[in-house]
Amino acid sequence: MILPREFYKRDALTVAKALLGKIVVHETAEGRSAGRIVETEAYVGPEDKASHAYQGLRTKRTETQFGEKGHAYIYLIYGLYYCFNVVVGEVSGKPEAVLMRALEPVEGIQLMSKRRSAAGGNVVKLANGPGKLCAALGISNRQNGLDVCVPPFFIQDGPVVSDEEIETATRIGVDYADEWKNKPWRFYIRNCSFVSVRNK
DNA sequence: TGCACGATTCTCT
DNA sequence: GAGAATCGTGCAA
Repeated sequence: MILPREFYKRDALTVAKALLGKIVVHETAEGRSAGRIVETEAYVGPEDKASHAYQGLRTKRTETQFGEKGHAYIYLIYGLYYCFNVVVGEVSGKPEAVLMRALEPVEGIQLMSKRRSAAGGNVVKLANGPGKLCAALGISNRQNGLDVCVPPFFIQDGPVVSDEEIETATRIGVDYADEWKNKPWRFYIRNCSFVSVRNK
């Protein structure tokens, strides 16, 4: 079952944890591919300096973060890779988002391998990083702003993940964010070999 | 109009 | 473990 829009209308930290174990599905002309979310990060703008929407910065790029909850916020990073976020939050118009950092491939693995030739056929390396995850699912800026509550690009319910299985850590790649970089706003499933390796 | 840089990944040593 | 690849964005000029 596809997660309802209400699911995203909660604060970013809550949704980031709740998304663990859910399934991201992308249906394309090439076929269907899907993965279980095993790692996320919360971005609580506009007070979060690590967020692109820090201080309410509203531009062409961040526009979708201010839009309706449950839509995809996808952007290009380092001119090479895409990162996939979902717009969330209790307050309408407040730019909160959850970044998907890693997936466990569950469907269309062959197709994912084809898109991620660098993984060398290693399933673990197919989507254990934000840029990899997008490449594996065939996500690019064309999917930016899409509603993830309806096909062909959506998130559906998955096996329940108990609190004991959820590990908390600091976010990655945001050293420039002063005090915000130390916030324990990264969540992942304990003992899961599919989470991105880097730590601290 | 121009310029520096990033919510990263891959390859080679 | 270091360095390159690569381009849209944000801000200065």
